[in-house]
Order: sequence, then structure tokens, then C-alpha cells
Amino acid sequence: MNIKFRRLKGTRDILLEEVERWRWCEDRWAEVLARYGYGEIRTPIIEPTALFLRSVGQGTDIVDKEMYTFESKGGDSLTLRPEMTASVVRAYLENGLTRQPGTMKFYYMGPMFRHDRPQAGRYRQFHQIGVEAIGSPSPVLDAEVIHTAMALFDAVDAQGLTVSVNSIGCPECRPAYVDDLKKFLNDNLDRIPPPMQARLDINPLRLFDAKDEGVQELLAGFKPISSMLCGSCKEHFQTVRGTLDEMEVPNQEDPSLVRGLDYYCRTTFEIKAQAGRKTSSLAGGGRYDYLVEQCGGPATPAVGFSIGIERTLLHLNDDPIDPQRSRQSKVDVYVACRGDGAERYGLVASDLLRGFCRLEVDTSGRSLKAQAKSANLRGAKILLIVGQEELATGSLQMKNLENGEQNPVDRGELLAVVRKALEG
RNA sequence: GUGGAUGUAGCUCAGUCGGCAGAGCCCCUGGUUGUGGUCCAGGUGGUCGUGGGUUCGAAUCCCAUCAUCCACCCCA
Repeated sequence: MNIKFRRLKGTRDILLEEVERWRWCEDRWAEVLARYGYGEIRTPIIEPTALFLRSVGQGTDIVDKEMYTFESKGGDSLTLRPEMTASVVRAYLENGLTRQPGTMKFYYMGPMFRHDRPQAGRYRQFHQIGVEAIGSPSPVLDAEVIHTAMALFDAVDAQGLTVSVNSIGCPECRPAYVDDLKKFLNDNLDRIPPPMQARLDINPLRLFDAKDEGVQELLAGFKPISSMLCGSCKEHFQTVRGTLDEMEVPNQEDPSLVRGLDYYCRTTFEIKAQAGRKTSSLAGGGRYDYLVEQCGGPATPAVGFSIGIERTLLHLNDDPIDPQRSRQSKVDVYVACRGDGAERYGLVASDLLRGFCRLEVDTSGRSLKAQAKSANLRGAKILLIVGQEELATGSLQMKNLENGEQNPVDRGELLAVVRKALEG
């Protein structure tokens, strides 16, 4: 068919049966998050571009090449959010929550936008569920946050995941390490592919992200950041890992885990899935103790993560959705109508059934046979038939589609009779 | 931005050596004058992604282009 409009590259339609899967997950996640003390936050999908420039950071791929940025009619630069942490921090400050006692714990679910090249598990509009816990510097909170992420995966039966953790230090200890790293890399420039050399000056830590074998090998020969952490960062990291161990969250240190966003400090972590011989990152997060201050608020430590919903669903590996069978919504009662006035009579007479069941009144004008077929396809337990005879006698034919029994029902008794039939 | 694969009916896909555009599923109608899930018969549905080229003749060969998927980069 010559369709006039197609969906944008990297976007998807989710319908019916697949939406049910999403909601199944979302319901469980909301329940888990409430148990960890999180409340939901919803923020706008568009934000001032500067918010992401300052938080995510220039020099990151997200900001440099993946943002959906456009100009408003008033001439302001706006951006479709590529991630949520910046928005939550903005909202935290804008709503005057800095004076709230204790740690503010928010969770969110919603679409994010990054102008990437799409591929398996990667979309330009994708969805994340995540948390931000703002106001505590405690390493114990880092551990709880990681535990929360695992609880979310648990709640939807996601198996076979591994937790990687690292510490990237703080402004006290990181600069010295970065300097040494920069020197080391400059001495070995010939072993770094040119496209990655650009990264060297802006954020050399991100070379650790490279999958290039030569670079990996090179960096494997360099001292890990853990060897350069200051005393308090070292202690923080040890407490995070120790607490995870006590909570029986298997985790491994990954010195190459530096994450692609600027605002992280100390703890960074990632949760990965093995799919064949490939690993894909389902979730990532970490501590960001300086972001709130950077956004104009008081110095406030925080930690959070986000989970990729599409990737998680992909990993769940459920039975594939049958495209033929999943294009009709389910109902309990189906009303087939035939002849003049039947549709009107059928709708008015059966409408009260909607108080306790799912109902569909067929107004297609097809043959009774076709309507009955649809009733079956829609999973109806009861078929109500309205024709001229029923109109004349003030009744409906009620057919039980499970056992084939059929009887006339007086219109006045319809509610009671259908309710009983559905319950039995 | 780079590389690879694939584009044929609503869906999943065949289509040989260049020779009438196909199957299964879905849908519609009938068998059953008003009855589903099984069965039988019939039917609707096509810009063969698009544009050009070669040829008597192109879904098929060539070129270009677009789209989708996969991979790289990077990330969720």
C-alpha cells in the first residue's frame, strides 16, 4: 500500500498485546519503588538546551551529536531530553525541595530522545525507568540504589545480569590520575585510532569506553584509578562494595567503567546482560555529588540510575507476539446486531453491563456469522444477539460461547443473568 | 559518520535460465434465509521500495536512490 506517512526513523509503535507487557512491568516496578521509598516525578519532555549542556557536559557524545535541539518561536534553544537526571535536579531546585528533611527519592518512567543510528535495542525515542536519590553522601545509599535496580529486574524476572562497579574519584583525587593518564596516552598516541584521539584532551577517561582491542590492551597496562583514589573515596568505594556483598548482590569491580556523562563522581555502576557472546548494558548510574550545586543549588550529594526499558524487555525474551492474533482487544461480552434498529437497541440494552465487564457492540453491519466470528476472536465468553425478533419481544439471545448453550433473556433481567453467567 | 544484509498481497514468505504475479495465514461471501471456535467452496487484495538503464520482453541483469534491519562508533 502506498502509505503517505511513516514513522520517524528510530521510533516504534507499541500496540495492544505489547502495551500489556509494558504495563505489566510498569505496575510491578511502581510497587517495588514504593517499597524502597521512592515517589514518582514527571517532568516536561522539553527543557532549555543549556540544562543538558551544563549537566551532561560538552564533549560527551550525547551533547555533541545526539540531542534533538531546536529553536522555539521566541528564539530560545530547546532540547528533547536525552536523559532524566538533569531534569530531576532542575525540578528539585525549582520546586524548592532543598529544605526538605532527609533524602528526596524520586523515580520516573518515560521517553528519552537521542539522535543515534538505530539498531537492536537502541531507538531514537526510547524509554527509561530510573531513580534519583538526592541529599545523602552515604555509600550505604549507593548500595541501596544498586540493590533497588536489581530489585526492579527481579520484579520482571530478568535473569543472568551482572553488576559492574567502579569509583572514578572526586575533584580531590581524580585530576592527578587524569593527568597521568593523559601523559601515558600521549606517549602511546600511535596505538590510538585517530577518531578516538579527539577524546583525549576533552575527557581522557572516556578512552576506557573504547572497544578497540588495541586501546583496551594499552589501557590494561596502565594503573587503575583505584590505585589513585584519595582516602575518603577509597573508603567510600569499599563501603559500597562491602554493603553490596552483605546484601548478597554479586558485583565485580570494572576499572574501565567510567560512564559517558560528565556529572558522575565516586561510584559508577552498570548492569549488563549476556546475550549469546554479546553483552548489552541494561542500566547505568552512579553518584553525582556536584550536579545540584552546578545547577545553582546548595552543595547536595546525590545518586541514581536509569534502566533501558526496551532493552530490558528484549532481554526478557518472552514468547514472540503473534502479529495476527494480537490486533484485537479482548472483551467479555460481544453484542451482534442485525437489521433495522438492532444496533441502537443492542447498545442501549447492554450498556449497563459495562459496570462490571468488557463489552463490545458490533456496528459493522456484517453478517451474523461474521459478527459471531469476531466475538470468538475477541475472546468473548458471552455473545448477545439482537435481531428483529428480539426487538419485538423486548429480549436478547444470550449464547455461552464456551459451551454453546443459548437462551432468550428478557431485557430487564439481562444484567443479572449475564453477571451470573460470567461468574459461573 | 562507516560497513553488511534485506525490500514481492494486511502479515510471513516463494518466485528456477529474463517469458502471463504466486502460496500460506488474515479478511469477505456462500455452504447454514439469524449463530463462533472445526470443515468445504468461492472471492477481494499488487506502483514486485523508487527512478533510470540494458532487452523484443525485467520481480529477475546493471546503475542510482530511499527505507528497514544488523554491526561499528557510542550508549539505555
